[in-house]
Amino acid sequence: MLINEIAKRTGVSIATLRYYENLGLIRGVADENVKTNNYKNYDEEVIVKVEIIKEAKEVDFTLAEIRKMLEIWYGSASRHKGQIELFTTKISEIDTKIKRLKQIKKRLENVKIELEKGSCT
Amino acid sequence: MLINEIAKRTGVSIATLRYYENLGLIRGVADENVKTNNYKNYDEEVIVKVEIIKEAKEVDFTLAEIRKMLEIWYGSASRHKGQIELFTTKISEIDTKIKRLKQIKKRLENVKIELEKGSCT
DNA sequence: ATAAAGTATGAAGTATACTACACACTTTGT
DNA sequence: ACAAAGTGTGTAGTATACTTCATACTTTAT
Repeated sequence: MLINEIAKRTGVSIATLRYYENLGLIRGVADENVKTNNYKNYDEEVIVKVEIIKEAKEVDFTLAEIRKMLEIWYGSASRHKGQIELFTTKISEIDTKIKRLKQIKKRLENVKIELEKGSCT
Repeated sequence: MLINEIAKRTGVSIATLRYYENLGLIRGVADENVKTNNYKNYDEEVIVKVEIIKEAKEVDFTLAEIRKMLEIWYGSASRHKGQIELFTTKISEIDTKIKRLKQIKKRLENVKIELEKGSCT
């Protein structure tokens, strides 16, 4: 499929998709048989990748980090020890983040309660 | 205390503290009695604020959002309905974020397991 | 006394993640 | 046939959050 379909199905703008492609997060290939243009074709896998990117971004992985992860996910590359370490690190970072979020949530809930009390006077 | 003490006690650089001050997140005041200089004095509260900023940043509040929250926390300002809504919104955003983090964590754990399998061949 | 270290301010530079624009070419609809 | 819409490439601009630099004055240590 062409880039606009990826954009429509993922909700990510064409400009952003091209930006991701430049960074190496996704890749489309121009059909060798078609010589009239150099339009790139993206396959279903790209949709999945973009969804992963969206998810990972929401929890604040940088695009550089996401790129690394996707390379491991989809790479035919060899499995290195460093890759396992990357994932181990990321998993514990996520645990820390969840803890902090819960802390902040409590804080916010307390302030909210105070605000609600205040608005009843 | 002077800015360098805030920096030392919070681990946030002087440059960043000044940046926060420009954005209105913290504030120091020049002592009226001292006319030889315009050094600003920061009190204990600033330490707490900086710690809150650090915590909130870790869970990806923008400085603009953090500023709003600090204003409500420490503001003598009136309690508006909008403030309660801000906190309600933020709390549900945090819940969403926690859910996503758990999703991603599972994903990463699965990939890690696969990597570990691979490294045993 | 004087050099080193600290402080204030303003402006410019960096990194990340986009967004917008210009230009050229291709495909599609009527 | 031809205008509208889509595609590729490259460059520039925007926003956020800093960091660095330059300048000038103040305090502190020796």
